[in-house]
Amino acid sequence: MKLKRTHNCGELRSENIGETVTLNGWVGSCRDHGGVTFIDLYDRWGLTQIVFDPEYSQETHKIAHTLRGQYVVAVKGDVKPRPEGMANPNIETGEVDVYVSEFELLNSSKTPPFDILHAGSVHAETKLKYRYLDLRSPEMQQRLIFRARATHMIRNFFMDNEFVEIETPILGRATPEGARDYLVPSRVNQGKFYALPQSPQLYKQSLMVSGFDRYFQIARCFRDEDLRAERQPEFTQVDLEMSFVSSDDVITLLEKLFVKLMKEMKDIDIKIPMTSITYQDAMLKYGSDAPDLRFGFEITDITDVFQNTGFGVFKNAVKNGGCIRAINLKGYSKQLSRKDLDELTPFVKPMRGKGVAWIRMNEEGPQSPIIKFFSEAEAENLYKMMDAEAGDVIILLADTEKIVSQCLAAIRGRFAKKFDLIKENDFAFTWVVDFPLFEADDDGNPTPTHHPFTSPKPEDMHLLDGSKEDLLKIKSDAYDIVLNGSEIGGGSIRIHDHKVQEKIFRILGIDEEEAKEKFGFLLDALQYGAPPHGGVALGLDRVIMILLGTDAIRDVIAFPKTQKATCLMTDAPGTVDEEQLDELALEISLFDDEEDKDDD
RNA sequence: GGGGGCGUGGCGAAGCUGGUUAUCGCGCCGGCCUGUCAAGCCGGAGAUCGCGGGUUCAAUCCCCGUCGCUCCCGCCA
Repeated sequence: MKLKRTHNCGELRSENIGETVTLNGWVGSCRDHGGVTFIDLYDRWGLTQIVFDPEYSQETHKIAHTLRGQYVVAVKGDVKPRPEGMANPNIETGEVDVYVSEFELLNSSKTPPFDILHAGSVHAETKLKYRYLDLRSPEMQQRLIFRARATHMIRNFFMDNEFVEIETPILGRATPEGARDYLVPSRVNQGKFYALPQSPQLYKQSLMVSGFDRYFQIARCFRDEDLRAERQPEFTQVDLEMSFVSSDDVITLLEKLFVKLMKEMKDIDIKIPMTSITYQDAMLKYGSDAPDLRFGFEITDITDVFQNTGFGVFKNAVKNGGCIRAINLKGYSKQLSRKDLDELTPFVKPMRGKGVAWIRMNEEGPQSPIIKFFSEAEAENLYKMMDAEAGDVIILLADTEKIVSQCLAAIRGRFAKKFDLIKENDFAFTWVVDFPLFEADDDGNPTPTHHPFTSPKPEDMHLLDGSKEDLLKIKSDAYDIVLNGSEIGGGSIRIHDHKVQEKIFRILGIDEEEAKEKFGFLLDALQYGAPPHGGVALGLDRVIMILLGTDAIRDVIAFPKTQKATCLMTDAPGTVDEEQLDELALEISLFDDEEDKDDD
């Protein structure tokens, strides 16, 4: 190419008037008036209007109407002011035009499969197949540039705080706990498999034993689980670990990071220390361990009111060990139609909710399909507990605690959206603490709430030797950070005493042999002077997504997977040659139906 | 594994109680046009209605299956 740019497409201003400049970029829209022709030339920095004027240059003007969208061009010309009243205030370079005197076509382009500059409503399928074109849009470029800036800032923050960035292996070994692993067959060791890391957890703890106090990494992680709008099979963690710390130290550091991040990336001052809520309170008041604190509609437990009720639905819930909880949509009665309320029951169905009851507080008295089943005392107590006044609507659910929580959490969100309570650039951070160390699985056996290396709180340590009930009472020294109802990170103080670690494995039903096989190195390492340590992992993709206000994680990932975990651009995953399989000593067996599978 | 939504020229949509020449906007191609900025005006081309099967004299429309995209539940220490 002969015409190398002197400026990018986003930087010319009225100060440049009179200069001769060269621009390189892509052709956006062409506005051919027969005489003068205007073309939007753009690159990742912006857009400049270039003018092909026959009175200025006969030669280049002839070329103008051969140009098409997405052609790649170089132009040299004079920067001139727009005529009186013709400036475009919507673009940064709107004060000037570049009159083209020399022109070089760097490449032509087929007509793109969709309008790159207005791809908003194009099906995801098409955009993902031509991801390289979708990424040419200013919108996608700004997102990825934002992400790059944020990542850079985060990296600097840790370097400034004496952290050491260390890369850990992608080829690791499978672990029995947690998500499904992505496996990689070994050629050199036929029949054996590496696993891609679900997180660098074990490595970073090893690094603490090594004495790399203050480690961090921007780490790719892999989990072979089903996808969601905010979940991809590979994602990025900001992973860190510190020695000789308690949870407060980790929390304080993270708060500093977020103060800096929010200031530099969004110019928003957030308050620290951030609010903090116990797991138990979060579940009770918000129905979720990742509460959205941008709006109210807090949940109240009203089980006590209906201990001896005659109302069948509530009675059953109480009898079966469940609960009755409610939220007050304070003052929103007028904005709620009967339909809005009736739609709640089908709305909670996917969450196994069987029904949603409501009471509308009218001036002339409460109105509800269920109120006739309440005794006078029950109704009175309920209104008192819910602080119910005329103009309110009470939403009630009775079921198991888990179902009630999940449904009411979803209902909170639904009404917050409906009543437009979620403001743009409102960022509500909170820590969630005092998680139980174990949860009961379907068979009632303890399973780790976070991961098996999480330390119990010191004061609960003695309960490790207790009954199953005692075990479920143990609180962990763990903390999750939640932003706008999404868990964006979590961490804990780890176990640094190998005896405690072995005890935990036993409780989880991992015997000595298995523990030795899977985590032997960690148990060993803990016996060679492991310092007390703890850390956090942040979901970088989610943080970026929330800061940008996008509603899908793939909007902040350059080459994301579809919901079926495929890449429409590269067509991954693909088949491999017989030869490759032979080298790995692998054989594919796909079953046509269940019967064959069972026979195997 | 389960439930919901979507699939119609290159893109976005309409049509679907079964019968039309499958409609509209954008884009594309051609023409006109000297101040537009997602320019305007005129003309034109472009569709096996995701795929397979069934019902019917007749299917874009109804039924069954299947594929893809998407949202949710399960799952995600």
